[in-house]
Amino acid sequence: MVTIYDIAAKASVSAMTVSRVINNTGKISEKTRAKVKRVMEELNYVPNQTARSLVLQQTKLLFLLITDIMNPFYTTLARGAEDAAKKSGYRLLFGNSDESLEKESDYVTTILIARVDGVLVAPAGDPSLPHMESLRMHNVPFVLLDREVPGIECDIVLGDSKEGARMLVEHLVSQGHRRIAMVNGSPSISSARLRLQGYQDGLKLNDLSYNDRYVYETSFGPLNDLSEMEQWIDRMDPPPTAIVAGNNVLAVEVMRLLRGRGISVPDDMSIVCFDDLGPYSEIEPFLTVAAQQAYQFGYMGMKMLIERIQERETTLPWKKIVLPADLIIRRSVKEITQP
Amino acid sequence: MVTIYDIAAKASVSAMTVSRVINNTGKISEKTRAKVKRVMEELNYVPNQTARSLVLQQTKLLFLLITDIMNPFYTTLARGAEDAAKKSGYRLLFGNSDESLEKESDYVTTILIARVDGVLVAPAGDPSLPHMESLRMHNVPFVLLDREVPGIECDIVLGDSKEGARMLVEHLVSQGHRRIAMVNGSPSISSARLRLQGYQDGLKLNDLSYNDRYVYETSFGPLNDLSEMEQWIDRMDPPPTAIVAGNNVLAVEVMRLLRGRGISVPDDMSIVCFDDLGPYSEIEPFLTVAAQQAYQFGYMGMKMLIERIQERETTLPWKKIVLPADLIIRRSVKEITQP
DNA sequence: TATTTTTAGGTTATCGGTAACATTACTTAA
DNA sequence: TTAAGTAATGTTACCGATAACCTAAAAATA
Repeated sequence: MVTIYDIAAKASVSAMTVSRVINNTGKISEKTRAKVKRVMEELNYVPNQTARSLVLQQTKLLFLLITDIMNPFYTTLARGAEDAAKKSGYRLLFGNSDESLEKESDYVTTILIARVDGVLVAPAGDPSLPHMESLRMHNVPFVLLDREVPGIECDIVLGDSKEGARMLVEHLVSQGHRRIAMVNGSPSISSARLRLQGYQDGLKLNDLSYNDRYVYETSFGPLNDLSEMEQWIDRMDPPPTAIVAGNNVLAVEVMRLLRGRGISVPDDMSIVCFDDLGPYSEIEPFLTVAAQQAYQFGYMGMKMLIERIQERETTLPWKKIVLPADLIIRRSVKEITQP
Repeated sequence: MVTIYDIAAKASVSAMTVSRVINNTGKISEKTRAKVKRVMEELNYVPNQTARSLVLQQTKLLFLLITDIMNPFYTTLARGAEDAAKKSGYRLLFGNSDESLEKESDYVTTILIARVDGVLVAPAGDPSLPHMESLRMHNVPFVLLDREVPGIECDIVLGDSKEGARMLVEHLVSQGHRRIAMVNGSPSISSARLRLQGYQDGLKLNDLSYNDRYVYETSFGPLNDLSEMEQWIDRMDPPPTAIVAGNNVLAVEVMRLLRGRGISVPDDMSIVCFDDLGPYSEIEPFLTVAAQQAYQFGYMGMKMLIERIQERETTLPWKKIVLPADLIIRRSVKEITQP
């Protein structure tokens, strides 16, 4: 491996001079600089970031931990984060916790070992608290995405979940629906709780009563087993005419289940959900959604993180950004006239 | 930051003893081991991977470079790669070249700087050759995925593109189609070339003539501008009854275009393509596809890479794995009876 | 008991860079 | 002409870990 010393020897200068040329620091005569550069090219020199990180005590690596790599909300978010990171000269590592606390815990270890300069996390849920505390204890700056974790103070980018859910319900009501059910993520996730609240608010504002038999709480991730959801659907009597899904993945799961049972959407059941389906809503712009600004989640979160890292010394107040969701009306809701 | 020396001091042993405890090497009395471990826990010690990498000359980091992070083929592949990496105690970084040679070149630099132990690459195309040569020159083991790069010998995992395309054409023919067009990726990409050949083979086997006006070559990535494709569609006279798309993204783009022009699929036009749409084919299992074993691409590629790294000394012969594609028949092809 | 072997642990140098300080060679003003 | 200032470069120590070598004490063997 070519090192700074090989360059130094061949150019008949000291290693320090080479280092100065590489980093454009100190004073170097044009002649020396040219000579060193020529030798570096001749030998195809690439600086060893490992050695540099060791002495500089920074890796210029950031980490993005998401909960579902197949979910276009997160891949879009990842792109935003990546773009913002690159702009500031950081490189970005990804991790995928699959909504699992164990995997999340593994990644926190990885993060500490890799000595990354900062982390962007979509936490698995409230029980992620110890993981965040661990990052805090080890002095790793982090910014939360999409979900709050009660008990920890930090920078955070959130969507307006409550308002978005209310909007979805009100849209359904405007189309004549009165029996509206909800499939949601786990109540141990702050955004799921807020979406439930928004759903309840939407009902109340329209003088519809809330019935917890119409609510099914499961995981936001892909479901292996739909039988529980199936039982829930059967238990609702009278059946709802519409279902609000807490996110895009759940909407897809519900549709998969309904299709299996020969229930057609939107003719027999209307569906709306949080988050868009990325490029695949192009194929058939079907689902009516409360689209969150996924790219902005990543982009703004990353900018906050980098600012936090660069202002390590100063004690900035914690920042909180709340991004609104946009209602995109498509074809998954049927207008019904009162029976 | 807590270092091995802090532990050593507090446990009244040498740093080396601590290192031995951490790595389970050498001989250490149970008493000492327990004492050191206790101090490590007390101080929440996390080993500094940077320092370790410097001396061990390995980072235990691998890199996966894909060309489209929104494409479920690649996210599924990524998952396979991640699983295989984790099993062998490696961590995985991702990069996304967006089918762009410039971004790919950037990532190659990143890869060299980050001193990763090995790389899994889906190259942007034949012109990626210098990038691969650069990796080779710097002694970074790599495995290619999905696309060959003429001029470089290496381990590789490919799909059976020719056979898959032939299958798609034959399926269309079996449904009565005779005028079959193809939208494909750039001919500078090996898999695109093979898919074109497979398409031609499929036609020939059924005594259909090949007409290059029925073939449109563009990028495999998402298209910003559909106007060229639109002109192509208009130029075909008589118009085809079916289109074979070189991958899933192109299929989605074609459908987007057709929808915009009020042409309904499959009633007015049948569509088939390479690669499945991931979880989104659940929502409406619509597209008939030649599904590649995306997960296996990543999993097997990663296993080959790790073997290559671990057998660095031995000169293993280059390996080539070719994975077949499965025809999944859904609803995007209409059976037509001869007019 | 004396000698060899084994066990448990310590010392030192090193990985490839960079910060801080030191030195040399020119300029420039007095 | 000379002291002082500046520009250009070199020296040394260190970041945090580990490999290779070394040593003292205990255990095994003669």
